[in-house]
Amino acid sequence: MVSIFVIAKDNSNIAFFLETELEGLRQSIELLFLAYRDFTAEPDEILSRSGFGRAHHRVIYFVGRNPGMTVSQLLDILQITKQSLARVLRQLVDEGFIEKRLDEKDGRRRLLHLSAKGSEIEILLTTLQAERIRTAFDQAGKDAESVFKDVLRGIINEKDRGRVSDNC
Amino acid sequence: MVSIFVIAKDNSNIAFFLETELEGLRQSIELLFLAYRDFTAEPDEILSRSGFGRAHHRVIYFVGRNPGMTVSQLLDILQITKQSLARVLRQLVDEGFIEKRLDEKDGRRRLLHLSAKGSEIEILLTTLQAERIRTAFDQAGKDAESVFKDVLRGIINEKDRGRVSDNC
DNA sequence: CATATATGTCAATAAGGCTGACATATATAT
DNA sequence: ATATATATGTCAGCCTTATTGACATATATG
Repeated sequence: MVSIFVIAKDNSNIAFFLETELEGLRQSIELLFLAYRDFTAEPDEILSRSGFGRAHHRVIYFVGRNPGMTVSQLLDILQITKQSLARVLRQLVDEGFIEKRLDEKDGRRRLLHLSAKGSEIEILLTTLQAERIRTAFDQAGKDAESVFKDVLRGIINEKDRGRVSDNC
Repeated sequence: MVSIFVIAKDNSNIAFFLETELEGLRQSIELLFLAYRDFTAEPDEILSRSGFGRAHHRVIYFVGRNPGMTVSQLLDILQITKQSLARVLRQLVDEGFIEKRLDEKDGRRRLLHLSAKGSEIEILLTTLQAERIRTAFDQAGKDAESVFKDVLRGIINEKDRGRVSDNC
């Protein structure tokens, strides 16, 4: 990988090939940045009206997707510290978007659930994002969805690939 | 769009169809979050060693891609305030990663360029991300790259779609 | 000459991360 | 039983990156 740039200083064919390949990949990098920026902008804007931010969105989203998940599992997905999560989670619990229930099997655990209010906003935000993606799929043709998902899976660290099922 | 959830309360076929469609789209949302998280983690880690963050990365990246771009153009892409950019930019100029040159045609403008040092780190970071994406393309089959880019373009707000060329 | 544009800068504030330290309750292993 | 490990919570302080508002300067342009 690093060797690409050692040999790319001359004008050999292989250097040219590798340079243009990198150029194509740069476009993907850029598109990914822009797409993620616009993908998160709408929900961010809506949440900011309620005094929440993107961090709250992520918590609402993942709890909605995994009802009854534990705090540890959430930390594992978000890859932030528990102190960071605690602040966000406390606000969401205080404002009645998320409920913490005691796990009867293991009394140390708190199981996370969306309240009706939390579920409502989750659906609103998810629909906005889903709508944006669906439009893109429609424009991009037949196998766009499966190819897109496959590539994203490939970008994700191996460890977390199994987290999202592929039964669709 | 909103009507999906109005009718989804009953068990009609169409409601079921729409629910499963949303479910599939939720997977894409989740994959996009995880992919972006892992996609930025490596460069973030490297930059943090030099006391920089993701904001610096973005500036280095876009200046590298658009040598001679103006401050306004950069603000337009990043969609942050000029005060936010100013701090990051000042650090990068002070540490010799970016050069500001006076535009001879319009003396109000400062044209942004990477220094050799800036170019070096840009290549390092871009290569890491490119490598990750390339591997994903390889795994995902023949047309993965063009389909992936098409979908991302569809996700990006219309206004910014032209920003990334498609001559690849 | 007046106004618009491009850039820079000061100050105050907020969100959302971080580290380190410590507390409590419950499970599990010896 | 006791010791250790696990799951969670919380306090305090700090950093980065963003925000808004106000104002300054240089240069272009009508």
